[in-house]
Amino acid sequence: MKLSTRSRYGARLLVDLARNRDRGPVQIGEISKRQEISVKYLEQLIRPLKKAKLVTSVRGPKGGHLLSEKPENITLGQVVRLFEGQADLVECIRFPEKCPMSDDCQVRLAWRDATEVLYEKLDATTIADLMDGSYGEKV
Amino acid sequence: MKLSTRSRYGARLLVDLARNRDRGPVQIGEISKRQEISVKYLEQLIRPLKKAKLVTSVRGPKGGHLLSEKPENITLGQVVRLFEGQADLVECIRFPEKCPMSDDCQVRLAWRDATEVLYEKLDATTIADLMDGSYGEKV
DNA sequence: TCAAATTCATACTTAAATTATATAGATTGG
DNA sequence: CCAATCTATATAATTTAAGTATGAATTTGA
Repeated sequence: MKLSTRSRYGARLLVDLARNRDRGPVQIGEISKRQEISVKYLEQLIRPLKKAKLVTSVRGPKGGHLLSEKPENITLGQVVRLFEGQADLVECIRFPEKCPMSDDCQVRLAWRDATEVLYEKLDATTIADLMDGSYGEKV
Repeated sequence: MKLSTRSRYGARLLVDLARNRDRGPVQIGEISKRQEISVKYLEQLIRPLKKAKLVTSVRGPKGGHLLSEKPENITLGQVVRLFEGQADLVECIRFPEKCPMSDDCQVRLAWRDATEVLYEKLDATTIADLMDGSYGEKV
């Protein structure tokens, strides 16, 4: 039940863009060095982020990538839904036809509720929460 | 980020045993028919459940399997921890050395907290909650 | 004592998904 | 124009999950 590395890297990518957002477009090469993720893999991750309008890119020399949203408005829930092929803990939640037992499977409902609780938490966590060193500190 | 079918089937297996717990040992063949899971796969799932002392088995004719705990005392959290090779959403929670960035990765802490919230929910859900048709009804 | 029912253990096969890399093309600032 | 940079697609490598096969061990009951 682990998160794909795409979600993990995607989140770090966004945090990196957030941290450097006042320095103009940020190049993949830079991010690659800071985050120790290959350039090629980052390029692959940027694409869905652009498609989801979370990132804007500038081509050519001095080009790079920028957050198109405020860090406060991007949540981990969005990132996970974007990168996980299957966002729910079990596919029978959205596609009951995938399991012949779905109709009266009580366990299915429990998985659904657990999934909900998980996303409530992820949706309550924004990139802004993660961009300085203060995450988790008592308020 | 989906649950393995082992966890899904394992949970259904336990619910099946719970439902039939007053009829003596329940055979895998029976469960297989009711749950539409192959006998061979069920045999494979029973083993960890026995090892975890959640199930007791009786060999020979008229043999079968029994819950060794009350359904109230078995939680989905236990099942998931048992069947998922990796119980946490990301492995860097328990094994920070798996990621060179773990040391000051804020995102890692967020994944940890989300994992916690998820298991709080799973640990609050017991097999007893799932064995009759009443799961999810308002109290 | 023995045959049948059943669980137990290990190994193997297959299939699918993930992760990562490679290659080539498009854009643009200076 | 050309070097820096992003874009797109394909493909290779790796890992993991899912399921099957085979045969051994145990125990009941005739």
